[in-house]
Amino acid sequence: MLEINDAFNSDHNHDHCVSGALDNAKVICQESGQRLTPIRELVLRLVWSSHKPLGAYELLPALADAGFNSAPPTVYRALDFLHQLGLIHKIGSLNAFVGCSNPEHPHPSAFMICRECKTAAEIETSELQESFNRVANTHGFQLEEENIELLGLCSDCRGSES
Amino acid sequence: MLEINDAFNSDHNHDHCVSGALDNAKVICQESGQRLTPIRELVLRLVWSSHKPLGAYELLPALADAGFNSAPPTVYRALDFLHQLGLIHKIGSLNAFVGCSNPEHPHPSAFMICRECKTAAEIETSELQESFNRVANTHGFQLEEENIELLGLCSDCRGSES
DNA sequence: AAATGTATTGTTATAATATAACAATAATTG
DNA sequence: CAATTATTGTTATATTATAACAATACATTT
Ligand SMILES: [Zn+2]
Ligand SMILES: [Zn+2]
Ligand SMILES: [Zn+2]
Ligand SMILES: [Zn+2]
Repeated sequence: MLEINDAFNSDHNHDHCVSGALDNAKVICQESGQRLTPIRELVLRLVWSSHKPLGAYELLPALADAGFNSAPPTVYRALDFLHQLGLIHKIGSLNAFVGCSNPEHPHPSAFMICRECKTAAEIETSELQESFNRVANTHGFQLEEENIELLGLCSDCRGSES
Repeated sequence: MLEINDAFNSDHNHDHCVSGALDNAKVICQESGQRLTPIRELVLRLVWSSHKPLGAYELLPALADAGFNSAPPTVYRALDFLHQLGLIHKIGSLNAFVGCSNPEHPHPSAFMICRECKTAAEIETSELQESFNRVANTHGFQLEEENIELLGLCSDCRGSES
């Protein structure tokens, strides 16, 4: 199991994360015949402004700054759209959204999340799927979706504990 | 990885689940020097009234029926108390709480959850811990808590799909 | 038992998150 | 262009959760 982005490495070139995410989004929208409207693209950019999951209500002021006088339903619609295309993941324990690092290959939501700085690093869980499939099959459960959250303290925040 | 309760077997003796949960709670409160007050015990009973996670606001009317004229803070306090002792788990994607089937041995929250009937069956994930520890160690992440949710359709609900 | 301190619950108000319902506009299609 | 569909705007409200302070119950010490 591996981290699939550099979220915990504060030296990484984050512009590269953002431009990659936008490129991916355009391709995926194209392929699925969906439109990446200005609002949707902006919401995606905002979600990708860091590796810290953002709540819908944190996006609203940023949308306003960009000249969109949007209300909650508009933000939730954009988030739903991006979520359905697998461009973002929802972190249930935070009620917040974070960009997906590998949307070209649909996969479960799985993250390490720092309780201090809130940074969420996506992890790759293919090695766990066999176990999950086994327990599901054993009980006749049709597995459709997975949310995996590993919560704790990232390396940076461990250093600066009180 | 195994299911650690019979949530998906509607024929199981659920009174046994409830009485076991209450017995466990009394022992655990005793051992930790905490008080299982009437409200806390009732909230635990209500959470255990089925294997479907319940939200705080679903508990309020049931508390009222039992003669407690409680407001949200009281319910949340009782839920927090039970959660801290490991007697219940929170299902992040549902904003709801469900009884823990094995509180004597503290462990991560891990469930199969039916999107149709909402039944949540706790699963045992010790075989996954090595993978989780490995990814955490690799990135200097201090793992403290885990939320694992497998979402889909239970066997009963697969049968009665439209 | 009375006094004191702590834990628990009551109470009111409000914050934070999310959706319903319908209107207006923009984009696409025929 | 007209008709249709998709997207966004708008208002209102539902749902989930917590802050702040008062009152009460319980435990501990004297
Ligand atoms: Zn980045
Ligand atoms: Zn951190
Ligand atoms: Zn049961
Ligand atoms: Zn079901």
